[in-house]
Amino acid sequence: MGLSVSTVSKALNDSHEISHGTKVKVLALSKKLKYRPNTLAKNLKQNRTNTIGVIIPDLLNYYFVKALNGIQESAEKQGYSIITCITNESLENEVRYSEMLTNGSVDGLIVALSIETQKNKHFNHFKQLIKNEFPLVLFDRVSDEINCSQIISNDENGGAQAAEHLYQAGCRCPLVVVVNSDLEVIKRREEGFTSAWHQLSGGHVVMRLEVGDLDESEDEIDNFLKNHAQIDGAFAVDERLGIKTLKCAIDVGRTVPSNFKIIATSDGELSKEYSPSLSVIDLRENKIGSSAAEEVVRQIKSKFLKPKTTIIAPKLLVRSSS
Amino acid sequence: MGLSVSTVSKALNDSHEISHGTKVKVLALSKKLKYRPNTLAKNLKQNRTNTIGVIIPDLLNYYFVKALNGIQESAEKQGYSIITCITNESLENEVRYSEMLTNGSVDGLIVALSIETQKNKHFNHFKQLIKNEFPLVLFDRVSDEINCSQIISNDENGGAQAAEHLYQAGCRCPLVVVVNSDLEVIKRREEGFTSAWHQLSGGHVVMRLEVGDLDESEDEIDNFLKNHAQIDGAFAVDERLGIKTLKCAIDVGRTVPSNFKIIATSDGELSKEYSPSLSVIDLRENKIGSSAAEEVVRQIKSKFLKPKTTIIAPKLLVRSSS
DNA sequence: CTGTTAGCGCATTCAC
DNA sequence: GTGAATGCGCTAACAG
Repeated sequence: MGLSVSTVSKALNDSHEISHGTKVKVLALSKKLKYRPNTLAKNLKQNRTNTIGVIIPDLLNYYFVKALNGIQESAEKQGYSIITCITNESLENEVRYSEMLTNGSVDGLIVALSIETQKNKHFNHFKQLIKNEFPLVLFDRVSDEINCSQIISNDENGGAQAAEHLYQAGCRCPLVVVVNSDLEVIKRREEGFTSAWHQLSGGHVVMRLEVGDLDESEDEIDNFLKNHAQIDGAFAVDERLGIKTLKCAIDVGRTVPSNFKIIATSDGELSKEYSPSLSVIDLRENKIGSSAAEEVVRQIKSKFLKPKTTIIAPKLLVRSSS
Repeated sequence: MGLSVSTVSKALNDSHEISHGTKVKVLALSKKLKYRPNTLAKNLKQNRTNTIGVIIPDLLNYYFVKALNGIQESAEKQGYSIITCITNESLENEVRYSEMLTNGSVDGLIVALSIETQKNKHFNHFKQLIKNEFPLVLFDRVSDEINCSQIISNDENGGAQAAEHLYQAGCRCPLVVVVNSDLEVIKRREEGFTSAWHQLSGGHVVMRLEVGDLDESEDEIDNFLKNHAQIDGAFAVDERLGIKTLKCAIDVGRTVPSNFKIIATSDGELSKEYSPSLSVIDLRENKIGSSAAEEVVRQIKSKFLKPKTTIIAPKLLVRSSS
């Protein structure tokens, strides 16, 4: 129809410098020809992609899936897509993915560190990004050594809420059941519980059981409960571990909740559907995810924001196990 | 160091027409300068992205997460990243995302249709892709009307396996518990169960209960079981529904598994961790996902492949509920 | 209001 | 073995 590419481009983008008539014609023709602007070229030219990269350790972990869901919802609301990579808790994958994504594919990055990364304290790949002022937000699995915005839940407070709840429910000799104690979040939950308990009980030390493999933990828990008849409650640092503990408690003859009260960290289908249903500290992962997405978009839109840490307060959900 | 861009480009890509010495020098310098090739420009030039788009209805559905995990693992193995979009069961989102992704962002698309799409039978967005020979693979939520490769589980066979198992375990009057019967997969599971049962029992018709909202279903199931004392087993078309049914059966005084045997479709944490653990038909979602990823890569690598349907056989997992 | 042109960052002919 | 030039598809500065 004899119009230059730039006119067409402007018309398609509804530029003010194009006459209404032309716009209508161009739009009509583009419909008919099913014109599809190439996103890649557009992104390359504009130096932005409207995409957020998300790097998480594990998709089969309900915690991360809920956070991912929150990220996705919030990102979509703000006009961003997400591209997701799974590290399988491997540092090498984490490095590879973060380099891959930040080479132009995404405008910002949301990350939960892998176990290996947290163990080895190997953060160069992220420090480099920060030096280049690339928008980066960490959530849940974070580190003080990385100077960027972080979204975390108040795990200590969650542990403390659990302690307070158990105490008020009449529990006097609780067991803390732990797995993956390498993780900062786990340490904080445990620390929150034990120090709150110490205070509540006037100096009582709480018992502690750390299991190795979650899947193989039932015997360990069974035995521990059998050998320590005085235990009348439990705080598990993880939902599945909480279910295991609940199951074991019933197996070895404890009566839940009257003589044995139990609560775990993190809410999920298991806790809700189990019978008896399990009381939990809800970490509000969806909120954590959406906050992370909001923060990374803020950083994308205006550079040179100084890092801030957002703390999401956990919520006590009392069910039938306490 | 006085080399042209093209020489550098070739050296970085390990081209045979560059001398070893030059390659070494270029590589060394690129390390030092922390050179990062821009993925966007590369993709634009090469007209491929090494990325697969995945469109699924819901992230909080464990089924899709397991499939997504399979897709991700297989894609990674084959050198592809994935970009994930969630439709929330909305046709409009599905259309929007599939257009967005196929405008150059991805080399191929893996999709599970939304409920709305399947209800309205609105498939133009995908038919268009096929016309353009864009690599497209559907899984689980598929449609015969879309002429592309599909990966499905043998849901009829799963239902039949469930029927056979219940029958052999001594169940004689089973209840089929259904939700979301709009979905093809649900229909097939139910059909597989009922026709197999018909055959096994010499013409017996099975009872059926369809619940509306899964979360509000417990009262319905309770009442139904109370009013039909002859029911001595159940097949639930969904895992959570299976757990609900199991819970209700115990609530209303049935003894599981001796006097009431129950099995559900799809395996997950709930079934495994519940007490008593729930027998299930494992749909092998991970395998479905990895097959989808393999198929879409096959199509990306050699165009003009004719569509093929891959059927993944489900596996009976007998646990303590039957 | 419309058209011309340059360039985003890279890979790839084709000369040399 | 190396380099100059072209273009992937698009937007935007500038000219008309």
